[in-house]
Amino acid sequence: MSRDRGYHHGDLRASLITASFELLAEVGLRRFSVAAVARRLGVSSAAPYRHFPGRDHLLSAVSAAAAHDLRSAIVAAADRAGADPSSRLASVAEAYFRYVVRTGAGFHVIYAAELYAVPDEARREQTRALMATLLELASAVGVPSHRQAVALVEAIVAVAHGYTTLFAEGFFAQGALTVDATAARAVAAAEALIRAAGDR
Amino acid sequence: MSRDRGYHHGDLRASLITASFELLAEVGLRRFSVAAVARRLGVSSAAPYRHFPGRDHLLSAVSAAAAHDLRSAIVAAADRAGADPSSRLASVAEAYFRYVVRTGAGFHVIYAAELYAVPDEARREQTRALMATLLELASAVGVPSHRQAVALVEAIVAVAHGYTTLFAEGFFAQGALTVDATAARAVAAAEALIRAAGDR
DNA sequence: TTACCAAGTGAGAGACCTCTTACACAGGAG
DNA sequence: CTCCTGTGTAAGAGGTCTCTCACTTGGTAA
Repeated sequence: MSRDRGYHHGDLRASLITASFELLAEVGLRRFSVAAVARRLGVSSAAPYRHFPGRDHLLSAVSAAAAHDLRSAIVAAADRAGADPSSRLASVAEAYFRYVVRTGAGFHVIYAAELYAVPDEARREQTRALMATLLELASAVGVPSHRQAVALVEAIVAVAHGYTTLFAEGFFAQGALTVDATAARAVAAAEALIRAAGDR
Repeated sequence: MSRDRGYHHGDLRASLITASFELLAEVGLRRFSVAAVARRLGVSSAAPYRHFPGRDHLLSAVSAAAAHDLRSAIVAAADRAGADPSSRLASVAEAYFRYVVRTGAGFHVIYAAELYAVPDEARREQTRALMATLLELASAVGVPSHRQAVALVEAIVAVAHGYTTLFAEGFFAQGALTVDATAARAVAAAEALIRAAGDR
């Protein structure tokens, strides 16, 4: 991390992951490349391959880090939301939206289909923990069965992800909606889904 | 379209668009390339450039076609859904989901941010018509204001798109949910959002 | 001090892409 | 019949990417 680094970087592995987040936020998954990350860090394009066997393995590590950070953001948001289980669960939508707008690393990165081929225990563990946290928040609102808690999580994640994508792609009349306004919409939609799961 | 085509293809422009749909459905936007579309049609990689100035213009034409087809699918689904305005609007979620699963061309293609740089009146017209149709369906459920109809459309599109992405990326426990089951979930979520917009 | 090893480097192979250029062909208008 | 125009081709320039290979560097341990 030192500006006057010598021949050795010091902690390239971690730097690759954080630089990958920056790149994702700026250009999206579509234009993400290992070479660009290396350029950004001022190392040779071969350097990343000392730490990751290939592009997908780097992305898998990013996925694991994103799952971890997102989980933290969700836990923090839930705690800010107070004690009411519905508010806590609804806050997931806002946390997700803000996290992805900031980092570009949403469920399309965390659960990217192409990463399923990469064996990565760390990633699996982080996604498992993330899902467990979501399920916990959903169960707390008092749905009768585990299956319904899962379905509720999926619904909330879907709506949060949907608002996030539409925001990013400029669907909302070319930026007529601010980040805050869109976050509020996402939360309102999540609340509606939670209420619907309750009345049944 | 004739198998034994001679030197000239016949209707390459239209074929490029339909072949692009196939490619999108198979490999996704990330791996879409003009060269691959040309290969698929058995023409040289230069041929598409007789009809489109560049990759983005071809994608813009695909976007226009997708907006048109999606609108047709939505209208058809609404008519199948009967006369109840809420059912008609909710059917949008199912139509969207099924259309994108089938074609790979969803709002992330139709409203892709990178296409905003391409001047394409046909595309603008198709997206306008699509949005108008959606707004009509939303207005019919009796929301008090235009603004709220817009917000309701956005919410339904968001949830439909969210379910679609999660389904495509394998978020639902590696395919534990079928297409039909997921479509049903999307419709149920849309119904919840419509009900929430009504109680207010 | 030496010798080792993890983690860099530069060069480049091989693949693929977008897009350009010069040329070839076919069908229709004159 | 001839020429024009539209639409195809072959070839390739110029770019980027992933990943490999032989080599270098500098900190650590014997």
